[in-house]
Amino acid sequence: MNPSMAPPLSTLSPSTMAVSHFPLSKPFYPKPTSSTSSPSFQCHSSISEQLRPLSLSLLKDTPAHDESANSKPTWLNPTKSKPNIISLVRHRKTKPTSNGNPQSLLLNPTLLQTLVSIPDSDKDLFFSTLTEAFPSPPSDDDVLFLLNSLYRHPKKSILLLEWLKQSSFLLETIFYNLVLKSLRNARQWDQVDRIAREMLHQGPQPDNITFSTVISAAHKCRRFEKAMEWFDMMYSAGVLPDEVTFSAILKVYAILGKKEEALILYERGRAAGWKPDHVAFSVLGKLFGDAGDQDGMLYMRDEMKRLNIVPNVVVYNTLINGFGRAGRPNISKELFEEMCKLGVNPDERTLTAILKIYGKYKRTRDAMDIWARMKENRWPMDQILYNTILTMCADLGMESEAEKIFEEMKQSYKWLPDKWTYSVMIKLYCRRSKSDCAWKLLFEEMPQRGLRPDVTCYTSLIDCLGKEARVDDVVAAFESAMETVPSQIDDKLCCCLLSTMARCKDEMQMNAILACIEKASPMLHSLICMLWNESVGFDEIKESFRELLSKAPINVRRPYCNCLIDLCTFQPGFPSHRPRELFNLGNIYGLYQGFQTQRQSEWSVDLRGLSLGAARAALDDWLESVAETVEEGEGLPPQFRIFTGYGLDRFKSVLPRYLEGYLSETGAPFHKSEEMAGSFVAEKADLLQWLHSQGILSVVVSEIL
DNA sequence: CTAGGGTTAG
Repeated sequence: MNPSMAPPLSTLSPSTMAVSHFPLSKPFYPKPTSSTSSPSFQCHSSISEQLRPLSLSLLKDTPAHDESANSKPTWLNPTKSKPNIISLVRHRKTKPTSNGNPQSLLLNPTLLQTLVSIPDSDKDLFFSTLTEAFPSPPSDDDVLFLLNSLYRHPKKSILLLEWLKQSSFLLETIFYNLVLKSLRNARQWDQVDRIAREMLHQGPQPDNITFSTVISAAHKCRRFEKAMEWFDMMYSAGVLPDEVTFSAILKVYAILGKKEEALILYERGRAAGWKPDHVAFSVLGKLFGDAGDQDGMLYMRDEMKRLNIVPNVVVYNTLINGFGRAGRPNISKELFEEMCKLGVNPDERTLTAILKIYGKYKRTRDAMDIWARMKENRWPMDQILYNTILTMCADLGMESEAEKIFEEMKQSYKWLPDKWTYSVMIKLYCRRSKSDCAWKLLFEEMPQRGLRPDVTCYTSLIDCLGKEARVDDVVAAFESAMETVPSQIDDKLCCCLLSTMARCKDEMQMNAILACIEKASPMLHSLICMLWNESVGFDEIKESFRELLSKAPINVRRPYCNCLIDLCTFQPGFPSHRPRELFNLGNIYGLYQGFQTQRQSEWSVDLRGLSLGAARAALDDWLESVAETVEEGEGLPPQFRIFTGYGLDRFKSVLPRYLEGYLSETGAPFHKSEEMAGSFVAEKADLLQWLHSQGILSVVVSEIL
């Protein structure tokens, strides 16, 4: 944002200030704050007052009454003149004093039951019951007890408050705060807002507990703008936030991804002498972690070192997670070892985090090390950790270990396998082409245990069965999915159906899958019909394809395109130009970027990760572009290379084998590269001659060479 | 619950 567009100073508040001072695109990490370098503001009660000295130096028409403040030399006592943005002492909880009846009236034990049983709408009965129970005003303790007991009954909390108001009971802030808590629990934002405003206007005076409750209520009700509004209101109400309220608003910034705003507030608090605690650091750590911002997290670490704060387990957890997310497993590992060394015991979440990272980054050795230490140190375990270990085993291809743990869970009385567990095991089996094992878990064990599979279980199984070309079983699995999770059927599952369709052996199979697709996605079904129809042109296909893609999640778009190309490549009945049309569309929509490389010594195309049909289309496309270059009279390198990858397992070797066959079938002069496994090379002259023989290149080759 | 803020899974 342009500084010249900043709002007038009178409207500045902590949240708007942050936006106006720093461009959002620039990461901003303040220098370490020390008491000597902190800006010397005067002590004022509100943000706009704090900013007044600044406004005096920036604006010409200054109100006269401010001049005395400005003329005071600010360096007179720099240690005392800190900006008043945060209260350095936490709000103290005190017992109410006004209704100081030392002996609590003996509560009729059935009173509470009676109150709870009264319908919310029957205000009169609620009031008369209370009046009967308390002929003289209740004591503070009675009211505290009642309010705490009505925590889960928001409507009655309000009724009690109203009754207290009309009796002679002196309502202090604490009683309102308890009502707010009850309303927050029920996520009744409008009521929270109403009661808090009532406090502002009629009293009792809201305090830090009021504001932090209101801010966290706004957070819980996802009314983030209201959270910021109330934070700003604190200052105008003359209540200085303390560290708890500060963390609450920082959390709101974190959820909104407002990095700069959070940092500015943080830095201003630091300048005011605030020593952030573990909660503040975990909030900021999470903020930077979610943003994949390593520098932000490193800055937090430095700050803690500077302040001599040893992170606690929660802070370590957020950082370990964050660095894992930011693609820095080594830093996560360092942090994990550091906390162990410092005697900060890892908990379930720590272990979940680190094992997830080791699984994701294929760090088998590190994972096994943790696994051993878990047993040795009797580190704590929970359901999520159990399932994460299974996921990790799946990621690392440790099938038998996973099976062992799975059995262990079945024997356990504490951590029985749940639907997550089954979903991981099904995925693991499907990845290893063991569809029968997955089938048994999905259709036998899960129902036996009363577990409802979700759509991902079906998707894994359908994908696996499809790769094995077991069309009838795919149809059966799909029909079961339609019965049990019809509303969850998504693009990913459609993609698996599509890829099965590309493998069908005859028309009957094709029609069976097509019928499934029609039920799952009419839009996809109609696109397939258009692709079939010779008379449908490129623009129509493009529009229909665009519609399909724009509705699909990003990670399914490329698979969609791949599968459609495969379908048109390998099944009869589609016009022969369809695969290239779809490939071009994939390029137009940015699905296939960056697999062509041009160096002086060599041009190459990287087909790894493409489906068979898409790889063939990409190869044809590349060869044509080579021919075009020649026709445009531009220079070529001496050598050309195709990367196909090489796979030791059955799955990864499919593409290399297919392309090898395709190349020899067409007589293309590419041969297996000896110096670089997983690639094929051709000499320039051979390639050009072949291109000419295929009619791809019209220029006579001898003339170029 | 005993007035307020923080972290884990396809």
